[in-house]
Amino acid sequence: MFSNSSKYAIKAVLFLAVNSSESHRIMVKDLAAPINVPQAYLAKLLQELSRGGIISSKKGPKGGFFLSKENVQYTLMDIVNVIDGNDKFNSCLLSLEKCNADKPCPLHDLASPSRSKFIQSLNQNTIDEFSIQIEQGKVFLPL
Amino acid sequence: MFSNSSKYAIKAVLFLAVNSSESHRIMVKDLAAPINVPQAYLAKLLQELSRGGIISSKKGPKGGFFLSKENVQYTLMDIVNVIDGNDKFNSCLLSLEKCNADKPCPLHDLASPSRSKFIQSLNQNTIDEFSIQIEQGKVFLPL
DNA sequence: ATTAAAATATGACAAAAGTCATATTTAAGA
DNA sequence: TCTTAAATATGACTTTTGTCATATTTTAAT
Repeated sequence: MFSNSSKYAIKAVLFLAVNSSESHRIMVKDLAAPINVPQAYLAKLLQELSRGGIISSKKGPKGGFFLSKENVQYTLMDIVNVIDGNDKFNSCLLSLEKCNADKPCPLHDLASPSRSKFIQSLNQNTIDEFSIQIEQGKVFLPL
Repeated sequence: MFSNSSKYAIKAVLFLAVNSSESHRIMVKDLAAPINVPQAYLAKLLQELSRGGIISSKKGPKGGFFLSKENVQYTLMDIVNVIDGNDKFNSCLLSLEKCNADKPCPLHDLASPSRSKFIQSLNQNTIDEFSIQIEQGKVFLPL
């Protein structure tokens, strides 16, 4: 479903959403442990996310990663797009070009609408909304 | 979602379901073209499926691949399990061990129930049922 | 029996995904 | 201004996935 890299990236962003702020930045080494991701690999992913504008960073002493007010408006789909490239979810399950609602492939109706609803969720829910859910104790972070 | 190999395998099995029979076997080269899969690679996949009991084969002249009455009772999940190994779909979206309905990860409710319904479909619908849908013109095969 | 047509087995190779290490750049604080 | 702490850039390396080729085995038909 998600690549390992995307899973790691999502976990990192959610952790930052809850635990970091403009004034309280988090270093790679303090992020890698709690979300259970190899530090060196995570560093690379964070740099991609940073370049992609999904997260913010500050170099040097007292530096680290954090989410700005803008960052927190991105969605899970934005994260996946930066890490894995676009169109991981927008195509036919069998990658058939001619598959559509009029001439569906055998898996089309099996997948849709449950699938399209899922994809919609990836596109709609912001990071901010997730962190609210976490703070309200509705979902849990041990990552 | 599915690996390329699984997509290829699913396409091949569906094609065989509609176009082959015990008495009308289909050779790799006549299967590869219509489903648009590299022949040499498909050959390997068909051998795995055959070893896994998902499809049937006969060597030698007039040989080829086909689906028996038993083969046609398998599901898409069976195909994926043979090709990609088990447990591609049974774990948490973020691969968290402690994620469950009581203590869901942030993506848990987002995914479920749409996701679990999808997985259920993979497990329940038999190849036979798909080929009936195809013959009834409800879904289409240009693969 | 011999031949030819098919799947099967095996393995080489390429491309992509995942992992790790190190040198460079930036910026805070003494 | 110097030192030190952080991200950033780069690239080597490994593993997995995808691809292709070839030799072997089986079996139908002559």
